[in-house]
Amino acid sequence: MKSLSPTPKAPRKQPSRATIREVAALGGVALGTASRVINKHPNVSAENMAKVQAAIAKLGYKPDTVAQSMRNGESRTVGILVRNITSPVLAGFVRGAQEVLSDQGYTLLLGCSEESREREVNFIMSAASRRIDGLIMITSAEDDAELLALRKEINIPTILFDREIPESFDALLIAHEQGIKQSLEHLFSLGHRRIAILTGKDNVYPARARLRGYRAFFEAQGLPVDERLISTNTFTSEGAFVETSAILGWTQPPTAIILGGISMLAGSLSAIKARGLRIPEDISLVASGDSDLAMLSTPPTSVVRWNNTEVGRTGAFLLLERMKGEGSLEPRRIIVPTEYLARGSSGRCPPDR
Amino acid sequence: MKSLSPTPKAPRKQPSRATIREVAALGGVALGTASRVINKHPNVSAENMAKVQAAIAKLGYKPDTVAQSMRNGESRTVGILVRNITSPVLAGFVRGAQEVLSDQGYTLLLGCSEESREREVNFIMSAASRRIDGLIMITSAEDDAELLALRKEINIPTILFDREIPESFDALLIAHEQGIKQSLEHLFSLGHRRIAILTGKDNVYPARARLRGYRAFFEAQGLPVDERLISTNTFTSEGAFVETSAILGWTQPPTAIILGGISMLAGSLSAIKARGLRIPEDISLVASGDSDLAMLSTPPTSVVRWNNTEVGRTGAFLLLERMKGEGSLEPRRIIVPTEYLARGSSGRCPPDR
DNA sequence: TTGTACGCGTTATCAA
DNA sequence: TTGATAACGCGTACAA
Repeated sequence: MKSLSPTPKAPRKQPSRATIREVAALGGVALGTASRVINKHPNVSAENMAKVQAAIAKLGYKPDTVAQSMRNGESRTVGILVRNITSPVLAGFVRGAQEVLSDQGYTLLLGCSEESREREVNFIMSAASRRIDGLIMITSAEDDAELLALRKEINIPTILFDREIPESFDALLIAHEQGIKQSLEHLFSLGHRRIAILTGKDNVYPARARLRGYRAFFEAQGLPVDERLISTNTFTSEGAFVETSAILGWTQPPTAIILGGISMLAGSLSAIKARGLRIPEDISLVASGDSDLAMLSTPPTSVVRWNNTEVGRTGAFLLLERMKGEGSLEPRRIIVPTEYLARGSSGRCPPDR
Repeated sequence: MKSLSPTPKAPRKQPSRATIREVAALGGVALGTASRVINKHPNVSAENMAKVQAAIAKLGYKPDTVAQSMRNGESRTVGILVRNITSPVLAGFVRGAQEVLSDQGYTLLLGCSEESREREVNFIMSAASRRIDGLIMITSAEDDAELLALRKEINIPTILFDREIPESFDALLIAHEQGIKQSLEHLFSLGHRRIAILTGKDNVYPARARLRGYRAFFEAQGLPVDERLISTNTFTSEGAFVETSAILGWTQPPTAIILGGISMLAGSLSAIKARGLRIPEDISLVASGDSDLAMLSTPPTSVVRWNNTEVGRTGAFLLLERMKGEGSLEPRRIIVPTEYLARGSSGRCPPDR
């Protein structure tokens, strides 16, 4: 009996969701009527409305987003491209954006560039071919011609986060310049004058803004800037370790360090620890972006901070406006203010230095 | 002259990507031929192949993933559902998964449940209606009937991360039971006997596994378990603050605390700090999951750890196999070993306690 | 080897 | 108010 093969090679596909056609058939109405009920068009008789709704309930019908995209050109999907989802700051940003966008019925397509242009380009292309309705991104560079050309080509509403590409995109920018000024004011008031700043390459806004703030502050004080105290090599934790180690090895090191990058604190703290120095007695420290580590380090680390999740939400709202075609056609530039929070890591400058 | 209106209400849509039809037309071949070239079917003459490729290059043609999904049923998209992208552990996991999946041409649809069942259900439904090819998820509960029914209904290859729903899904589990044993062995060797464990509700695997490990260890030692030392109220940082504060207020508090949740360290450290206690002199501490904070706290915090990014990669590979229909049909259960790393936060138990 | 035609699930248009 | 039908872009079976 075993060769009867009672299962005639069942296609073993998923039970294929119900289609609008089946709904119409079960409801005994035409396709178009079912569609009208689903999309809440006004001109449907109460009777047919009820029949269709019953059929929908019975079949568990859910519209197929893919087919809707096919028809409308929209996908109710938004791409979000970040450097590294592992950074609490970026994760908080994604979280905020996700929160408001999902409440509006959008789903997020996530891309992590890990600093790779290739990954960035790939993500944007595959997102575009999935017909995303909007894009939020933190590019690894602002001067990448290929990326810009690509963006022009796909022509999708886009919000830049902490990046500025003039005359081109809406941008949501953290007031890093202000943050640096706030940090410097406090450090100056504590007597510090030799203050190093560690940040990344100036082909992105955050580095530029911080440098601008740094130079402007010294200029306002009528003091020359010691260029050796400015490092624009890295935003990473590993980089911060290297840079901090190097600086601390100088014969006359700075008395304070400002970290101009959201992932740098761990590396810098490690370097200071490795050298056996005390904070703030031997060196004062200010970080960019608040974190558990900053709050709970010993001593707690002074920070320039802002609300990441809130920024993510704001970015999402900006994008929603753009997608609806609301608001001015001009690219907008929203600046998010920073708060400087003095904690134990910024102390009085030792008198002998 | 102003009423001439030279712009006749331009549709102002995106420049509408080139279609395969345009490629065929420009190449002077039929639609099918263009398709065959694109999909590398063998039977195409060299001449036509060249013509089509030229046309593709000239038009910058890229296949429309939505239309492909429509046709194939596949979307080359994978859903990933986590509780909170802000947790470094979960973010690391997402990062690893994203890395291998994007290398395989898949794009990630990200959902954050924030512990809300509604968000979970919404995400799974909208992802399904986007025809995701696979799903990786960390559900907020394992005993949620609605979620299970939904999963059955959509019937998509699924990998559970750190969750186990017997007879149902592939699961990738961290060996928390082992981790707790490793922690207890070390604490015992330091003389601790009154050891509290703080973890979440036991309707998810990590809590259950940790409790199992805890009880098994005491049983193996022939010691009774003091039930008061077991708390299964929360996985969160805020919760850890509350629980730790409560415990430390006891007349005879435990001499060590094991944190059974990846986000709990910050809250617990805050509570200990707020009480003015020293680690490890007054209380020893072991955390779950490594982090910058654990490494750089003072003293550094002992942890049970594992490689999040690697786990994410493994999950992605498991899913890829499932999506290809490879491997056994049985649900698989992969256990990822943990490592116990003793750092300064676990010290010798004071003799008078 | 190449070309044609169909259908995937929707929505919108048009005629009834 | 309702029903039939075209179209979105693609891949493929089938015919040539």
